Amino acid sequence: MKKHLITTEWNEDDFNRMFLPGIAIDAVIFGFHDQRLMVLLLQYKNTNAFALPGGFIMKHENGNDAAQRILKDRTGLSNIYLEQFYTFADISRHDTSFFKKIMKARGMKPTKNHFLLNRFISIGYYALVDFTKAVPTTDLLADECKWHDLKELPPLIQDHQQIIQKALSTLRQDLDIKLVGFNLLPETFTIGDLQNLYETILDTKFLRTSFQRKILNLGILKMVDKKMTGAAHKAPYLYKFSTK
Amino acid sequence: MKKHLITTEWNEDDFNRMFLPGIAIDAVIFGFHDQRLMVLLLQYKNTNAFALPGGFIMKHENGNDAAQRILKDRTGLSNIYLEQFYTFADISRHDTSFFKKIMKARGMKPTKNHFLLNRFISIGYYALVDFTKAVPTTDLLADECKWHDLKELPPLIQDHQQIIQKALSTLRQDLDIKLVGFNLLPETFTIGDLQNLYETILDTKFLRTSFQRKILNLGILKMVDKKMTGAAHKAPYLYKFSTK
DNA sequence: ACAAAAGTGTTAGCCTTACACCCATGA
DNA sequence: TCATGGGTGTAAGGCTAACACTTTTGT
Repeated sequence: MKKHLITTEWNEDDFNRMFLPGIAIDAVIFGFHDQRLMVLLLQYKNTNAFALPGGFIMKHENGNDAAQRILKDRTGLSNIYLEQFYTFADISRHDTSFFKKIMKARGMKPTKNHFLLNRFISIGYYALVDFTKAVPTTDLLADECKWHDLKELPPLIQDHQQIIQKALSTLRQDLDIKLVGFNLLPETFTIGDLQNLYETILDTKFLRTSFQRKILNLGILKMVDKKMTGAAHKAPYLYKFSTK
Repeated sequence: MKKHLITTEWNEDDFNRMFLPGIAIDAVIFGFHDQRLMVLLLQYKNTNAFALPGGFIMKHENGNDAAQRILKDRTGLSNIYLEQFYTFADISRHDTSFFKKIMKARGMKPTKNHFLLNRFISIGYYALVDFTKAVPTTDLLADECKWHDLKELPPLIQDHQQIIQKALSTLRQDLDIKLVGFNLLPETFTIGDLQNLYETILDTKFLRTSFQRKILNLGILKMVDKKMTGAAHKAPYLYKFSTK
């Protein structure tokens, strides 16, 4: 049976045999819920530190495939919208205190040249997932894997705060050009939902009427059906993203 | 005396001691000359293969600093406009035939696990330089370092063709947003020069009068002086990029 | 009926396109 | 003076901001 997840049973040789050394992948997984932009974070056992989900590239594996694998492991989803946005390669990233703590707590030996304690560069990917479909899944080193409001992030290890910041600014740039926002919504949604999403991500307000026309004039939405929310107002139309 | 360039005297241990393994930097250095967008390429001795200038990250060096160092080595210029655009991490990149050929020709032993023959991921940077100021400089492994017309590229090693393509498409996106085009021109230039540059990079034509107004309305150009070309027409104004 | 949110119509302003016209210079 | 390219003026069209108005639903 293949070991797909990092387990506490792994020793130094396992890492060295399986993965490219010195190269990590960090994933900023965005979800949208309750008018808030959320990020998936891991909390490690016996620490107060939170971290982005990440992993390594197997010796026979493409970088992008590794990113998809990591995302599948943490969310259960395949074919996720994924975008590589930056590679972080400063020496100041090289902070081993966190990994040492974890390794000790897990009974792994922090030997001097251990795979995990070397300098790493990290390839940053951001992912957009349907919050209602993703199932946050812990790995064996972590305590929990949970959504966090982007506006109320806990303390993060290493440079993960900056990685999230850069992911967000890339997402903001891509939002209008690549029209990626739909990946954060369920299959059908109202224009109001979409406007909330845009306003949250870009941290601005749009005029309702102008936004509606702008989006519909793009010609990429298909009307699906009426929504009967039971709310005390006119039921909005539901739309679907149309690739055509 | 520090060894700043890769020399033929280096042995395997030198590489392993100095550089991060498995991580390369490739630089797509753009220049503009004679209405053409040019790229700096190295040709290696005793081969027909051309390659992008590149290098490795020293163990105590930031990734971005390594890129600046590589650019300084190939162009003589410091403080170059530099932008990281993508990290290439496919397995299919791992093509050792080229390096083996060079190493043999240079009298280096292509041992099985030689630093240069392992799988590499490559961090791609693009640079914009003033063609009139850059001094293409060969390294010791290469035969020559020369500008090549982007439209008439020679055969390139590995995936360097795709790297250039991705650099170009990123440059095209950045051109309007980040207003980086000025880095390709001398300190002072005419609107006509700038229009030629834009038309070449984006491979489109603009209306002369509209382009003029669009650029000037950005408020980032400062008029400097009259140009006396000696050409048989009205002398155009010279402009300077104004950071303010 | 009324409040609340969705949808549509209309006008003004801005930017770009398109083209006409004037300006300066050297042959 | 004439050809050539640079600079400005002006009108049409498209997009967005702003706001008024209508439509639909549950209380």
